[in-house]
Amino acid sequence: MPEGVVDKREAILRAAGKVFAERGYHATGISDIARELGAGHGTFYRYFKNKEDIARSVVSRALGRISDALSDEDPGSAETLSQYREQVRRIGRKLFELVVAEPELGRILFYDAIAIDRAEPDLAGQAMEAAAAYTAAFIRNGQDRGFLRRDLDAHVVGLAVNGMIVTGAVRLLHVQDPAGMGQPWIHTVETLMFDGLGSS
Amino acid sequence: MPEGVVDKREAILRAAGKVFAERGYHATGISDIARELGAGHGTFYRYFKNKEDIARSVVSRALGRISDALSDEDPGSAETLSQYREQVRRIGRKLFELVVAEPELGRILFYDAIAIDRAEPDLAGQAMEAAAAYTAAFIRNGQDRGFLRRDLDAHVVGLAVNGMIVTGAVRLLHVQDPAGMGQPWIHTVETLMFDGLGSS
Amino acid sequence: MPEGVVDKREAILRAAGKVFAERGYHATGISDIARELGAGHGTFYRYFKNKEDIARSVVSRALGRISDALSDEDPGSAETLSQYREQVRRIGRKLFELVVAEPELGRILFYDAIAIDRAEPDLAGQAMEAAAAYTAAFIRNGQDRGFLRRDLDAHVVGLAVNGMIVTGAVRLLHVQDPAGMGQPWIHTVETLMFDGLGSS
Amino acid sequence: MPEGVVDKREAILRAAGKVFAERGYHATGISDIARELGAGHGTFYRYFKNKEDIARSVVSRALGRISDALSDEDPGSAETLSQYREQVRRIGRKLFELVVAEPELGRILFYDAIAIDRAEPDLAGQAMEAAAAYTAAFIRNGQDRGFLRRDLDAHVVGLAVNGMIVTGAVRLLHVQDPAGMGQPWIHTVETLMFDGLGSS
DNA sequence: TATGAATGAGTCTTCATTCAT
DNA sequence: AATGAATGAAGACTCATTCAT
Repeated sequence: MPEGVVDKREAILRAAGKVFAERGYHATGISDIARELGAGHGTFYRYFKNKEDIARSVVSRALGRISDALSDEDPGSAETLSQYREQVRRIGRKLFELVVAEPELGRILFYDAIAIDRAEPDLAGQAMEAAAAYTAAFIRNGQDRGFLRRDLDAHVVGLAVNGMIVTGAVRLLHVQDPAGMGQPWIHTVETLMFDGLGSS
Repeated sequence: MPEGVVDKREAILRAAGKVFAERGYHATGISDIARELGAGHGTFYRYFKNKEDIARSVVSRALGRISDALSDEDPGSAETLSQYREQVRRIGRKLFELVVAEPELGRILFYDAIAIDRAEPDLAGQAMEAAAAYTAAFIRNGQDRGFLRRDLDAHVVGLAVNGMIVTGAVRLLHVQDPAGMGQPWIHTVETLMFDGLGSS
Repeated sequence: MPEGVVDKREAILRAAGKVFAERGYHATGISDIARELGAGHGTFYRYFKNKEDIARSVVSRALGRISDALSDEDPGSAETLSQYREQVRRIGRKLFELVVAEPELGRILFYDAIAIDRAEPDLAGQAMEAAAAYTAAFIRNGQDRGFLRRDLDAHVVGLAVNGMIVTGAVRLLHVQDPAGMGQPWIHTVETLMFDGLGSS
Repeated sequence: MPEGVVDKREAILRAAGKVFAERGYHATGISDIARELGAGHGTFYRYFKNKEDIARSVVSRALGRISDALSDEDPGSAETLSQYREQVRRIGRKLFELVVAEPELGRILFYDAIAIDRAEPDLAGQAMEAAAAYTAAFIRNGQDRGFLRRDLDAHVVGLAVNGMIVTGAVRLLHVQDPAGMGQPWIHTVETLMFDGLGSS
């Protein structure tokens, strides 16, 4: 694929992501994206099949951003409980910073991905599964190494933990002071994961 | 408000909820709801301002169903940690059974509520806040009575815990055997809340 | 079907026929028909599936007009050659008068019917076949009764004779003095059919 | 005009004719022709003004093919009725073989020529006139030489005869066994022209 | 009160044409 | 001369909403 084509596709996805995040998938017209990009709207159809194709590509791109941000984190690297705790904190901070820096990502993944046609393939559902599998790999590593309890299904734990994270990310999009939200939130998740709520 | 009017409103909301859950908010036409209800579509406009008004009412009604299911659970009733654990399990089972029995509720709250026009008031966000406040009340009760740790913000804990629950409910809508999902899921949430993942 | 619905369909077909005849199928926009009818263009889609559906219905209606004009002519009624000659003249005059009175019919059948989507069912081709079969029935009657030669395939004769008639009708749409064209044209077709071109 | 330019024009017309015949004028995109030709679609606009110009040129080229096929037939050559009969049969066979060999020609002339924008100059109508004038010249020759009846307008006869021929050619495009259609068809036209339908 | 025919604003999508390279 | 990326006018079609009955 020639360089120019990739650039144009990228530019379209960036513009589309911005507008989808602002107005939402259904409220966004092709012409809105065209205006944002400063191009004729016929141009989109040279790079994408239709509006839904653009939207799905925007979501995929956003998922890629998340995935890139965590590419350094190897699910099998932690050897002790405290190493894993540290890893959880680090991942939490990375995700947190990513969403604070680009709230668009959150809006695209948590709002628009769900609003795109409820047909297969279910982009949001698939992404949630993939994310759970990733998190589960960490849990399974801990179970294999003996520092995490074995009586829980790693995949279910993965889903539950991700559920907390996603909820935090969504909340981030609505609070007055997103940056100040990070510390308490990460601390809460970490405490729930490793200590539980019981006193002392 | 006369009795008949309430009945008709209810009937419309029931029909609309069914169709929204099946097809999604944007893919649903007023005429689809009319067909489901067996009434002319002009009728809706005697009871609701517009399509969005119907959708918001459907979501509110669904929230009411959840709230009703938990009306017996008093956030201030648990006096000990083990009483609260038992209460958490009970609430978990209730929610679980509700969504298994009426998957519509899940689809309306987790998919359609988000797809409704991204304008204020943000129905989904408000609902999440309300739910978090409710859960936080339980946490605060435990903190006040001394059986839950005090170093966490009760509201943040409420959000995190609800995040796990919502994720489970969403997953329920997609698995082959929803009924079999309950036990492991509730157990996982309970363990995370009270014991943490550490081994022994 | 209620009376009003039939009327509206009819009114749409009349308006559409007029505009199609004037501008041609492809050059005609739904909005042109709407303007002609004095109705909103959304209205069409309550009565017809799409633009092609309207056009096919317009053509069918035009075919019906032709067929109605000839409904009195029984292919089996002529008992002698001279009776058949008279019948041919009479049919010629009827068709001639119909197209002179409503040139729209000609334009719709000979231009628009062909321009509508080249997909099956091939409206124009089917109509030509049906017309040939009708004419062939007259020929066959003459062959059976012995006053027409038997060495020609009646269906082929039907097609050839209709070919002459259609060509005349098309020409009618373009000449300065359509009414004056009738006599020589009918005479020519009659002569070719019954006498041949040879002198004396 | 340089040689190369003529070649390229020819190549474009050949490709365009092929695609128009396959899909029809309106369903054919400039890019379809470009793909068929294996050239960029911007190229067309160096040789033709626009899509309609290409189409009109394609039709003219097709008319030229017909005209070439009959270039040997001199309207004034027949000196007797039987010579003219023989000439009619020969012309019939030539046209027949041409359309069987290149059905494209038929589709272009009988379908596409009509579908091109209904603006002046009316290509199809003009062609029909020219063809009628050509046929009429044969008739007039016979009338002048005394072997054809004089009470018919030669031009009208020309149109009528051509109408039969065109109808046969159109039919050729649709039948299962085009080659087998020739003999009966030519025989029918010949019989109608010279003998009439009357028995014995 | 209930209906559903009518409406037309709004939207996606196509494709002939242009023009910088 | 040849190309094909870019463009935007044009057009078909949908559907929430209105209102006369």
